Amino acid sequence: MPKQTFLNLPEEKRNAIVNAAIDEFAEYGFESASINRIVANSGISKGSFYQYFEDKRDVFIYLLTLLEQEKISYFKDKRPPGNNMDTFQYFRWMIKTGMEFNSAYPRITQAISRVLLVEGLYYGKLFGDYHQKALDALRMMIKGAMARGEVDPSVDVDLAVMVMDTWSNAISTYILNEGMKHKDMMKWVRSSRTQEKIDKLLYVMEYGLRKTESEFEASR
Amino acid sequence: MPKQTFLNLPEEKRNAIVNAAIDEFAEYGFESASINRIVANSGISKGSFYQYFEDKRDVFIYLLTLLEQEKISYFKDKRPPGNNMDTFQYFRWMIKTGMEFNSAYPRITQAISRVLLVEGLYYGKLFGDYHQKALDALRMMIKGAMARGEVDPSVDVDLAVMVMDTWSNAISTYILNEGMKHKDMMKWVRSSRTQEKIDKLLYVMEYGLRKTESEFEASR
DNA sequence: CTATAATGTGACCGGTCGGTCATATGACCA
DNA sequence: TGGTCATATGACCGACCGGTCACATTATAG
Repeated sequence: MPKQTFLNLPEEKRNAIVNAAIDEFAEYGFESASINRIVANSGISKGSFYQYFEDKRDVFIYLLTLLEQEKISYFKDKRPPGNNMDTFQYFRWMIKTGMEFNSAYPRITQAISRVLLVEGLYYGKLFGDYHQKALDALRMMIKGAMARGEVDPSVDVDLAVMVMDTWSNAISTYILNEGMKHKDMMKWVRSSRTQEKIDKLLYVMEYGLRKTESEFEASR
Repeated sequence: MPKQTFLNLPEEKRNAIVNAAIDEFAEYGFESASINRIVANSGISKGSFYQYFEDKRDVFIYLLTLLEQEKISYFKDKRPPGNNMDTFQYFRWMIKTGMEFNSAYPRITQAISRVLLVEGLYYGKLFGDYHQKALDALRMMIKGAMARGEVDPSVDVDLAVMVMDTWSNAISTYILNEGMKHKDMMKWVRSSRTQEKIDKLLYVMEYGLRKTESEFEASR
């Protein structure tokens, strides 16, 4: 967590530092991110940086908490479209709302997902617990779905967790990479073409790859 | 490609260098891999290294070609168990044989998949074309399957490529990480428990997550 | 044995890194 | 005004980086 000196800073200065850090991690990942560059791009001195944060990990974890807060408040004023959604419908809504969030905050999403999803595999000791939290939440969701009879109770829970985790990461990465090529990313994500693509991907997760598409067409 | 001086070296020395490089990339990825450590661990001087290779990328690409050769010769004396396999059966056989190969050469597999799959996303200009090759091969396979009527011809080919690519990477990573925990990795991969796990994962790819398992049991 | 070519070596280069610290600045209070 | 205390600064530290190069060593051939 940042030190009090950082929290005392005027908002403008804090934002400059945060933005420089986001850009740095998004561009270089965790290990290769340079505090020297962060300092240069945010217009503060190196000594100041170490008055604000303990070290590189500290500033990254601060970005994590920022993202978490933003995400919570973003999801707070959205509500699932239906009332009697089963788990797959709910998961689909969550993924899509998550995509909208990502395209609203693409840089910080990119920075953090790069470090957590990708480098987290290897820096397990630094950030492994954060990924584990997400997995636990998924596991609870699946167990709840089973209790409500939406998922076959004989399904291997660990397997389902891995599948859903893999899929949401793959879709996020895919959409984020594609979306970066467009000027108005939010508009692109909301476009019917993109939504259809996400639908297809989630459909494959739900029903599999074999002869999917004609059944997908038929199911609409 | 390595220079002639490297190819003239006695096999023992070449192996020492190759093994040190494999360990280095497996441990640190591409960017953080240190030539200083490679030369220290292989018992050659730094100057010699630059007589053998152009730079870091050069030695990594040499490892790539080594892996490719090993893989080709490994697959050469294996044959698919059946003659009338459809594409999904064939894909399943390929994945499983690939897993066996990975567990026979876990270090080099780990080193290269880490750099290509993970860092390749961001070092696109350095290694992007290698990943693209694999995608193209997959695309050809799927088109062939369509031509033979095994896959619904209305399937979105790009989608199928992405799904199969994502899956084989996810399964490889999963099996490699799990397998590293066991003494005899090859034995572990060949065990019926592990094989069943791989089957389940591939079954989900083929038929989807919804109420899979009881149908999976029924399908055996 | 000598001349020449090939190979091996590690000190050294300019640069970057994360992190420290003596000093300067400036706001606030007595 | 003078004193105090939080904050700001960037020169500096030791370590490591990828890469170079003048020189030493060894192998080959005449």
